Amino acid sequence: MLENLTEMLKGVLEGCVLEIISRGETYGYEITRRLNTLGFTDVVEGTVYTILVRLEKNGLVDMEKKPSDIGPPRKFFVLNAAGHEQLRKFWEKWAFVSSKMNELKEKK
Amino acid sequence: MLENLTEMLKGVLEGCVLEIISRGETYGYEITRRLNTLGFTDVVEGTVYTILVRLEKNGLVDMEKKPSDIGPPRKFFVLNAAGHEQLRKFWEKWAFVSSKMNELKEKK
DNA sequence: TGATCTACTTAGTGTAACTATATAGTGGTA
DNA sequence: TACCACTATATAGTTACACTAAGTAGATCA
Repeated sequence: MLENLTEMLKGVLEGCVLEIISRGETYGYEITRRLNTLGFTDVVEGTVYTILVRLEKNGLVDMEKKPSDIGPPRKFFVLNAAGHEQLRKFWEKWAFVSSKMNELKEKK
Repeated sequence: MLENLTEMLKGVLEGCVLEIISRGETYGYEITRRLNTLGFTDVVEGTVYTILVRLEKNGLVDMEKKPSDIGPPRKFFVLNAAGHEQLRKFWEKWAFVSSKMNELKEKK
């Protein structure tokens, strides 16, 4: 349908992952499926895993490995305090950029 | 006020520049000032010039150099047909991403 | 045995905004 | 005259992030 969204997702996809994790503990494969369902159909596991590695390295999430009945063990993630703060800032930035973009668009 | 917006502006700032040029011929320095006025206060000339070079290289704008009374000559840009089509696609992408982001945000 | 779905890993690539610095015209002022 | 501020453009190098591509591995089923 739409062409490549890659550039427009920069700085946005990480925020989506933070938001999804904030709803309750989840893991990479499931996050990818949720993003696909949301409409970001081209996002693949590899992309999400690199984001998760970054989030963990930056101390925004806590991880716990748990076995699965239907496949390999899963790495479950939850947001910690720093992660919640980062998510709050993300939505603040989004609101700002979003409002400015719409202002630009409408002011014909 | 807000922290660094760099990543969130990727894929967005170029669209803003296209939109501003579409309103009538203008040049880099003025585009920068308009972006600053719009709220993107940290955007500097260098950033805009690299975008303009890219737009011209990609055949989306036409350029004409004109003298100025109050300083060095200016390079005025206008959108050509390809530029208008690119701008249309940009707003289409923006509408898509924007709607999905708000969907994610609201679905608490 | 092979295929499919689930699940994670990671080295390398491409792109776009940004940093920093340079050049240069015009006008004002000390 | 020298210096500054404002206007105006140019560009080499850096950083950050999404993406590509290829791999490993557990579970289920034909």
